Amino acid sequence: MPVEKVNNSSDLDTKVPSCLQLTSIGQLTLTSDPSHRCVKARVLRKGPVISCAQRDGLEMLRAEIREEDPLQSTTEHTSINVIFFDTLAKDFSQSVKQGDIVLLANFTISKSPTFLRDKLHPCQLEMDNKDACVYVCPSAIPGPSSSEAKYVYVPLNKLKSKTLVNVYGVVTFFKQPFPSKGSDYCTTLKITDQSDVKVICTIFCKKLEDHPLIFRVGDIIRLHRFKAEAFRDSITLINTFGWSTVTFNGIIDSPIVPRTSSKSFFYGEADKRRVQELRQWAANQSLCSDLNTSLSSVQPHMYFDFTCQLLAKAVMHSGCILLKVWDGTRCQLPLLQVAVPPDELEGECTLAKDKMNLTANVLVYDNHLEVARDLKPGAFLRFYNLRALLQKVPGQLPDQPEHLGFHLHGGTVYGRGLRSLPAETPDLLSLKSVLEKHVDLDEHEEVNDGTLLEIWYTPPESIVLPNDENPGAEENAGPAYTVQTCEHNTQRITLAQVKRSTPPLSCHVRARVKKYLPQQLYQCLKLFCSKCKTMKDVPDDSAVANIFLESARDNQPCDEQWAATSSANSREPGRTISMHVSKDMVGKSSHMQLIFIEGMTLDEISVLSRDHKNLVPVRSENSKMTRMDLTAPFLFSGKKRYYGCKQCSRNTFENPVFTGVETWDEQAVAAVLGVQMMQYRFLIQFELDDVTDTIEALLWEDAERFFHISAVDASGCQDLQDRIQTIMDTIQPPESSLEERPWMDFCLSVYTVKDNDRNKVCYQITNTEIVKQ
DNA sequence: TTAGGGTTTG
Repeated sequence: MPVEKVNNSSDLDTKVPSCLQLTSIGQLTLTSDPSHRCVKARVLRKGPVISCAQRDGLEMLRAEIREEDPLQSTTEHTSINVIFFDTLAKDFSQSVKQGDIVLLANFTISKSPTFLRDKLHPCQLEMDNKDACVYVCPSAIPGPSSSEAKYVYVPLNKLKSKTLVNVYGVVTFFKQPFPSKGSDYCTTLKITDQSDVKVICTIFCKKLEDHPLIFRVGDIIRLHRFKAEAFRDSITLINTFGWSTVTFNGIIDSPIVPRTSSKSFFYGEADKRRVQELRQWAANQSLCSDLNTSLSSVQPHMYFDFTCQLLAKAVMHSGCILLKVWDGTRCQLPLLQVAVPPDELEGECTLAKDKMNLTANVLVYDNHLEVARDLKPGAFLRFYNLRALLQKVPGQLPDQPEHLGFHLHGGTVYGRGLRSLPAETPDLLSLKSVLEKHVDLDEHEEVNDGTLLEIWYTPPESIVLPNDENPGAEENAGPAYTVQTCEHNTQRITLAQVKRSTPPLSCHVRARVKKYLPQQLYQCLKLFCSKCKTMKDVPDDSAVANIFLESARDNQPCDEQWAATSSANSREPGRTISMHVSKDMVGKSSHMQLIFIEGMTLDEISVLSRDHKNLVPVRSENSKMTRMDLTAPFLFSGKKRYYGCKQCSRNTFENPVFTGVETWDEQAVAAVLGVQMMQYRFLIQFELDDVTDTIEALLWEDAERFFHISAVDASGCQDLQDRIQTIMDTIQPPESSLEERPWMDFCLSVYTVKDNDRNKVCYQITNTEIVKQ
């Protein structure tokens, strides 16, 4: 049956069939017989309808509901997850919103696969049988009821000294309860309201649990029976006999759920209206800035509020407790690792999370030890005014990076402190969402139904996840300008994650090119000796021309027995040009010949090489033929010039043997001349950017595949060099901003090289090709 | 009675 709407909450009760018993969520167990039970609760969270591939596209929706009855608020597990299936999932999605009250009947009870993580309830409800039914009461605020006009609330600018008052306010500052010098714990807070007056309130109370449940600046608090007193030209408020406090989340449109430890308290529709009004007003006052600091955005020396889950704890010494916590985000800086013997650690082993830079180590001191001592692993925590500090690890070398640790120093200045947060509070919705993304990390996770797991990955409908590590997900979702050609079965990660990874590894990233070097692209063509691994720039023409000029000056032709020589005088006096051909090759076509050139300038040999495939420049030394200095090409072949490695080539050649070579190519020429040939390579350094970080990555070994152009071909072809320029102008259009440049998919190889006896992490673009346009 | 905010030992 579809979801049925009723007008108010009490109508829900009339919908309960007489055969069904309204049951408290806290009392539900796996062995409960659900057939005669129904539950009534408020919808705290509603996910989207998703299609489950493993169940033939069956549609499912997950919701979190919480029991409303305040009398039950002290029992455990008042919240529970509900899974709706098929048409009921769609109906629920359309008809029910967060904050509505629902009555659920004819559900089945199963084990919650996420209880270890969310601590909500050991069970979950499944609404998938045809009799399952939902009644909903929308959470619209009804009109005032005369019976509720019981309390009068005084605006904060109308407080008079020595009067007993009730007030509402938005919390602008607060301290966790601390021991006073008298007999009580003391809570101090400051509140404001639409009058814009700020008032300090003090609450003395022996029992910690009776102090107000304030979770963050921006919370709304109602104070009953407080005394207004003048102090230093201001009015302050202090609790008196019969006092009570109720607090509410200050987030607009979040469910209005009262927090209090009072056993009975009045709370009606007028209170809801007052909370709504204050939420709306506070939202325009910028009272709650900087509340969502996550581990991924923490910077050294910051003071910040931090919401997280406790993974493990250890007593370091009598004055210090270590709390190992996480919030599901990865820190940008290496996190401090604190060594604790396993038997002294209470809670789970955090090794996997440590490796991923997910675990923050918080050292708690002094007055905060009392709270820390009672915390249990799995608890959700909020630290207030926590300090982030860069610390050296014992034995660390001076130039190694420092690690980020966290200290909760003594005292309560700026509200410094910590508290545990109830698992069901809406304040934790976004944290839980982020933690659920890491379900694969939990070695102890019990998942009894793999198909159900899919739904736990779905984000909530209306929660914006802080610091989502998938930057620009919408903008960069389109086809990229490059494609990966490898077979790595790896998910794309961010550059920030790449930087935190441990080499060696291959990974996939999507990024834009922020900058590349060399900007003069002809300089990206390099000469590389595969034997000694030397790399050098291609010599420029003026340097080569000088070598030819020097060699040609006063040159006397050499005289070799194996060669047929012809000489001619140049137009310049004293310079003779000679050409030598092995006597074996005389008569063969010029393309088959190896011609040794002596006394020519670079310009002359360049012109001659247009018509001759293999021209070897030589010079004469004591009438013997010898090679030119290897700064110059040892071979001209068409428009290509080939260079030899000075270090790895033989000093010269004597009596070369030309027989047995059918076709003279650069390899054969190099072999006969004793030259270790240098290869042409491309080398470009890219600075990649993906919002999360930047990385300098080389394009080197796979550069020819990247451009679909051979380096040696490009060396002699202006068209190919122009094509590279065109590609680079597409990747990084001239005068473009970073945002205007195309996203590109890269396969990155992360590796280390020795640099002055230190390991340096390098990044190289591999297995990546420009998509052919 | 007590507190009445305003950054640090580790």
